[in-house]
Amino acid sequence: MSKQPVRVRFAPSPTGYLHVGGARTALFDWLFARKHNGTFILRIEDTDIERSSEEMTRGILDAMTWLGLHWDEGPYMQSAGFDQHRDAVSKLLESGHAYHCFCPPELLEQKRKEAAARKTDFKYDRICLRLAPDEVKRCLENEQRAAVRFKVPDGSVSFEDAVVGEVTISSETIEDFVLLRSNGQPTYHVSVVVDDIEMRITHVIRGADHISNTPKQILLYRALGAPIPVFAHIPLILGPDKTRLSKRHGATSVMAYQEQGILPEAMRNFLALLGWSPGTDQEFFEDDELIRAFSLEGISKANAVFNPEKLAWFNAQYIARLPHERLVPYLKPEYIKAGLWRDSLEREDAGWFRSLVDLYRPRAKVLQDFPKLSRFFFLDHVEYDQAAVDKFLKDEKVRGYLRTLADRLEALPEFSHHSLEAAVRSLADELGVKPAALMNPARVAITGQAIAPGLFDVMILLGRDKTVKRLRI
RNA sequence: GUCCCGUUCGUCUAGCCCGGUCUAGGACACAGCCCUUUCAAGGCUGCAGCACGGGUUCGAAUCCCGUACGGGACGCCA
Repeated sequence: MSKQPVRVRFAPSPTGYLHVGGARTALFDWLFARKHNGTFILRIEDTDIERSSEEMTRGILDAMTWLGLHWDEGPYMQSAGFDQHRDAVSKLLESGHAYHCFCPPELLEQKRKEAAARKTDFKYDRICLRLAPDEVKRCLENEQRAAVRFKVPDGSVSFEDAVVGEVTISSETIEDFVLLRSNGQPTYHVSVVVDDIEMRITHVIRGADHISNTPKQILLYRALGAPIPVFAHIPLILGPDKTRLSKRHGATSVMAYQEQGILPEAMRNFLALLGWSPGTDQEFFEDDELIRAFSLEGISKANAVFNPEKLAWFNAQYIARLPHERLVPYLKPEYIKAGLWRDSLEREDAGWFRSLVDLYRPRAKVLQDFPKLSRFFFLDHVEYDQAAVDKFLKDEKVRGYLRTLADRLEALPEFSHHSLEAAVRSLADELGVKPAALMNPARVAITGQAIAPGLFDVMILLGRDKTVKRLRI
């Protein structure tokens, strides 16, 4: 099977948004496909019609697109294959791998409850397997509602999981699971297996929560006479309380992170390292590096706790080092939202904007920080932080210093970092104060805040006129 | 209750397959110091871990067994 071209699929069910766990599975699928020049297929498992919605499907597609996980085929809708799934069940019925079951679901439900009360487990008791053929026929003719169950053969099922290693499960513990509901709808197991066969999936890479489904599915592959793919079950992502990540743990939707100002690059890099390791100390990966380094062997067997702080760190790092051309498309919408955008920023003021962005790169944690922190550059009126004013601008003497400084700056032959620094320092010297005693108030006067990037950088970017004007308060 | 899987710093992990090179390496977070005009960024240092118990071996984080703990699955959900 390794000779076959690699085909992997990501198969989310549209009963919720794409959460970080699903996103990581998708990422691993995608990486594996790319690594082996294979095909990455997106298949929406919408067979649970009641709980599935088109809106969720849309959301999943959007999240995948945002993450940059482009699929080569699909999205296929699993529901489109109902007929095929049903055909497969018929074949299994004919070949004796499956049988009709007339047990009312309520009865089974009750038996399960009783078993639970007795602290034992209930496995379908095969009552209908013992039905004589003509009895079955009569029931069917009477239009009795019938489900179809798989006849689990004796023995045990084992498979070599690419992550976990050999897994063996005794047939004793597998019940005769339902293939076709009494309403004629195929169940999940049939649908996945038939679709995976149909789509010639070579590697099934999915969450570890599917590990106990795998023996059932392998049984189906065998009964249908189809080649069995390689299985790779990746460990789950847990919340801080070490239970499976869910809504309870706060933001788990991938798109929620987009809204928070996280870069897809950072998310991808972070997710890649959650449960997978290149075996080296490398932390930052461009896509092509990641594809090259990725392998199933590097996937860890143990569950991983989702650590938002590390994601935040990756984000800050990516903001700091992403090339300007790649960063601006993320920044523009944020400036628009903040009402600070003007088209000249990507035309005549592009150079200015670039310098401004560079000023905030090491300071921004999320994209929104850029407009938030650089706001004073864009407004005509300074929005003063009261605490900062109280601390640095209350003293009339200090305000006098700033006015003097304004005069000096106005008269400067050139408005450069060097000349500004010299001017400030010499004035401080003349006044017999520390440079900081001049700079801190100046910062508040110019930016309105006690916290800002380097004062001279700010002055230059703001321009001489505005700087001088703001110093005269 | 049954079955399956897992267990290295608080967290993500390297090392485990091919026992000695591990006084267990890196990263996040945290603390301190340096740089410094504020804030960040950056640099340096520190804190902190092989779940436990047996075995095998000259030697075990690494191999074997058991225990504990954690997770997952047991549906006419996917």
